Amino acid sequence: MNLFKDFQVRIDAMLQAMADEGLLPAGLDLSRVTVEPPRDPSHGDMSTNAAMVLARPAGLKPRDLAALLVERLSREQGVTDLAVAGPGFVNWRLSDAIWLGQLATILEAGERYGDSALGQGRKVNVEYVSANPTGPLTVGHARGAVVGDALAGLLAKAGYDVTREYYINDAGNQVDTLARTAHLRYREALGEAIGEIPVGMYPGEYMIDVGRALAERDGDKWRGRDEAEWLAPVRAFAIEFLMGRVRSDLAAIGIEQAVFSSERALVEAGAVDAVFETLERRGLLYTGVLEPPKGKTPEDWEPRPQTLFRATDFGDDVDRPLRKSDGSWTYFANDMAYHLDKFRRGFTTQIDVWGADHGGYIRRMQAAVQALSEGQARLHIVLCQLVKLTRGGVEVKMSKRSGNFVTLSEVTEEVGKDVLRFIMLTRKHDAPLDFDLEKVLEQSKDNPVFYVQYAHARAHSVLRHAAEAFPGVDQAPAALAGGPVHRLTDSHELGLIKLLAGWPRLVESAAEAYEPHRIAFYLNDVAAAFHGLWTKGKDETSLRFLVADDAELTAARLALLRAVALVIASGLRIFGVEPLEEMR
RNA sequence: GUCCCCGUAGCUCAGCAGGAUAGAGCAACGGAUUCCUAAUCCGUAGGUCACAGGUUCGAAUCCUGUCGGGGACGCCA
Repeated sequence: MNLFKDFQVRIDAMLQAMADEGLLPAGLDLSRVTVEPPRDPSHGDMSTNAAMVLARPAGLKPRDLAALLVERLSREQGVTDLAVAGPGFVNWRLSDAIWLGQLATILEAGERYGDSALGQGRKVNVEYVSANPTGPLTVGHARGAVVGDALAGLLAKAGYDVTREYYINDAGNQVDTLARTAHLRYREALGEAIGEIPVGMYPGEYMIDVGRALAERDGDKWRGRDEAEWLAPVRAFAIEFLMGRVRSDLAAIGIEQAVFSSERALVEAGAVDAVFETLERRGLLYTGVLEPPKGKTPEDWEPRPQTLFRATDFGDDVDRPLRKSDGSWTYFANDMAYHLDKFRRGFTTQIDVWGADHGGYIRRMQAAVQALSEGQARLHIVLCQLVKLTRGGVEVKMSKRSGNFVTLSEVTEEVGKDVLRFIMLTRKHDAPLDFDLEKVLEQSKDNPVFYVQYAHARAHSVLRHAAEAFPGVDQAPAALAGGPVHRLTDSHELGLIKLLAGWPRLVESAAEAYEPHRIAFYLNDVAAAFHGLWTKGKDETSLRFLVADDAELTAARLALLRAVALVIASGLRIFGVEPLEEMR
């Protein structure tokens, strides 16, 4: 149970009681009342803004209302140092016994500590990566992949029923180009001299593997035949081959999406026609001529009447076309079908993780989801900024055009899955991220992965020492929880417990904001507090975790140590990072 | 031209759905090692939260405008 939520409920009840007794008007809106830790710990453990928020509607002075609350709060168990401060904050502390009780709670819950009922089991779909199946994943994809996966983990911890999904863009021109490139490489594999890869095709060397594999499977079956005959089967083969690589690259960083949705399959099943009919029935389609795009006008721009979706009715800037000039559906039309499909599968909350270059696409997709679900579904976009890849401070150049780019698997191999994942989560998703291949492997406090992992390893190191020096102390979390935790009296120890007790609150706020990076910052704080306490034991021997002549105190401190390790592990699990117990 | 994101210490960034005296790390300077991992820790210094208005008990946070950086803008996905 989250202590802050617990007090929020109690304060709501007090305010309700005050209304019943006529001290406050009935029907006050309590939604803005919060219970939070004050930014400055010297103000107390907890603080509520109730008096300030309610003063005006209640027709009272904030300080008078605060005094009424103080009177009620003073009757609560374990509440001390009640005070009215500033413009009307009510601040208080909680007795050490309550905080020590939280320590026991953490130990009993183990890594499940911080699990929340916030989501109430509601279905959420998180779609991420969704790279075109025309080449290997690059480091550019890595950020969205990791952010999406960690967000899914975070939402799962917060009590949502999460589905992790990948949308395969296997329809459209790009995969036809892929098929033609594959066919060329296939002929090469059969011994033909193919010369330079023509402009417009995929020049990357990975296509050689596709050609070879096809030749191996089908022999010369597709040689010397019309494109119309081989295009579809070669395309299907190439997509399947490359998607296999995508999946294994993702698996190497611990990502396994449960659902892979094929754009082509949706189109062939008539899903776009269904969208078309739905929109037409609702009067959201019309035939019109669009203005040319502003800024740089395309060379071959020609005004033409086309079928448009009234996206402007739903907050978009312009109405959007559904068909290309050749009569096929636009990508947007297909994407609408896909999001409608997700809605029909029961996802009223949909999250898409996109690269920053898709920012201009947000409005129209949200408009589409709103229109197609008749306002019942919400689409949230997490936009990931670019990653600047460097090596020792020198930028690693990437050019997709020439086919030379740093692949995800190369980076995974070089720095490892856990480092890659953690670093990708050390910035807010909409801020650019620097990723230095050398720096992320440094074993120093400048490196957040190391810093946090080291805290976890250090805690386990002490536990190992304790097992030898104090064989009589049972280190099982449940045993430690029932131990003499009252022996923890130092303010730094209690401070650390308070920080750990904030974990459930942090999980919920990060989940509500769809911001997994907050966990990285929190873990860094926990690590800092722990390293600080540890070093204090250098100066003051009495603060060391292992106290030779006092098994009871040692047991209490092992409880704290264990709780630190559990909370760090719990956070790292959300990230899909393996907590290390040793770092030698 | 329109829209979106960003602007916080010299540098890189947090800032917990509006809270109290705006925080960390790096870099700079000064300290700590007979001792559970010094791979760490403690301290000092550093700010007109881009700028100007507005909303209210209260704004880095919300609204409007200006400046600056990045991105997007029918038949690419």
